[in-house]
Amino acid sequence: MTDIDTNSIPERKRGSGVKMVYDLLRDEILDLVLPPGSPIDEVQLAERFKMSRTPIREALVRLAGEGLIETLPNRSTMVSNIDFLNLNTFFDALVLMYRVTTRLAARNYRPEDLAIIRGFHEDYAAAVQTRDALRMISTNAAFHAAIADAGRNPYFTSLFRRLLDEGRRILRLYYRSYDEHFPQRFVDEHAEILAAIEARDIEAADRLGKAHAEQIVAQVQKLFSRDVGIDIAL
Amino acid sequence: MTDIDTNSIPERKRGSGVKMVYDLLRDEILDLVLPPGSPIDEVQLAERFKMSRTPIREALVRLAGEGLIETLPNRSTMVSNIDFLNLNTFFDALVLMYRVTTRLAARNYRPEDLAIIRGFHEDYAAAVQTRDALRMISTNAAFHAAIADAGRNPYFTSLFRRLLDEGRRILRLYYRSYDEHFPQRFVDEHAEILAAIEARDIEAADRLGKAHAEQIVAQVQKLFSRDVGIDIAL
DNA sequence: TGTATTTTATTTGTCGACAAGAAAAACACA
DNA sequence: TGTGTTTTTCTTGTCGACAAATAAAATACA
Repeated sequence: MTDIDTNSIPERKRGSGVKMVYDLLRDEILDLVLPPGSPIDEVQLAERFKMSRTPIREALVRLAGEGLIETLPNRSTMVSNIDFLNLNTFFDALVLMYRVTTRLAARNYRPEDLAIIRGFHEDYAAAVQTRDALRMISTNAAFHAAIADAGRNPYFTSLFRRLLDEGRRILRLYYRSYDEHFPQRFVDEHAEILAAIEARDIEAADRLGKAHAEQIVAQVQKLFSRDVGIDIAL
Repeated sequence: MTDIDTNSIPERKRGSGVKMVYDLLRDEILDLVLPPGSPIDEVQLAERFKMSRTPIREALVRLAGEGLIETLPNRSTMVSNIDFLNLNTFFDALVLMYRVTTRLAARNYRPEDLAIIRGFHEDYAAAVQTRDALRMISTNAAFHAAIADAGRNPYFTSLFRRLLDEGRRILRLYYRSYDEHFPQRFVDEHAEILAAIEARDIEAADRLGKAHAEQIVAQVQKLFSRDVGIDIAL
């Protein structure tokens, strides 16, 4: 009874390994700690997490299902590339989903949703003030994901989450070294969107969501056209 | 050299097992051979396909990623339920994706896409004529998926495919025993949509896609309201 | 030196076995 | 007979090992 855990740290609960590996790899991919093209080695991960290859493999299958990694049969597996040549399809989908989710949130939100959204809004504002780029990116995504959740359409939400994930990678690419003016303007726009939702003004929410999305797209395109060589670098 | 495969059938190629199990289970789920709530037993599947549990498990993880099955930790795993209480969120997403994909197809299709779309169109027409309900359902989905492919936006396409999958299950529920009038009207509408796409008439494609989607939604809702007890049955 | 072929090495895909967790069954006790 | 506890059973999650497939290295040959 007394000598539980005599000499071992490895006490890890049963189903937790997969989720741990999945979450960590996902974050590392989205924050570009693992840039596109990075090789993913199963045995290396197994050693790093001190577990068998089986749970590692399951986490990788999930990541592959979301398109975050790519698997060549019988050969290597690596972090998915960012498709710069088809960025417009990404922007098209992003703008539409911004509109739809904001619109639905204005129609369907419940009181308890507002607190959550407002929380991320404040996190984002704080990140802008302290010029913490990584935090700006992730809290911005969390803010909009929370809005989508309030809209209560899981089909839209899941696509939107995937787009926000990809957006995190793209933004991270630009806000890496130069701490760009991730402008105060975005904070204000977030506040406007939040107000429109709270007022259940569906049309205004739609309009503001669209404008906000196009703002972001325009800025990314501006940054992108500035250094065109970046697609070669990856 | 001569005695390859002396006595064995089990010659199965290396990476093929997972895909085989995945494809088959997916079809059985979408055709309601495995109705919602059916238990999925790993060892049973392993025996059935004469392979280890490992590849079975990988196929199940993929299916779970697409929401087709649900896994209770440390306990059973079963075919996902159809959420009848939130059918409207499904219809919302479906109508929007019909519109978007048809619109994009009109804008972005290439000549070779038309042949593919037309092929499924004819398959569908043939299925309607022979009153083959199962075939109607699957070729209808294939027709619209082909249109989405021609639109060349993988984000929209992947969501739309998921919606069409779920649609297959819902339609299968109604066109099961009674060979309903899956009307000729749908064939005509398909032809109109195809013509609008070919003419690159984006607005017409959008309008026809929307009308077609709402037709289908209306019919499903009519069938659904007719037998309201069906949600209890599942 | 350059090319084709064989050998080695590395990584993935699959297997059988075992242990943990939860449900079901058996049991004890009133 | 009814309720709480223990035992059993069944399924999943994890492991270590092996075999297939491919890439890389080494070798043979011109």
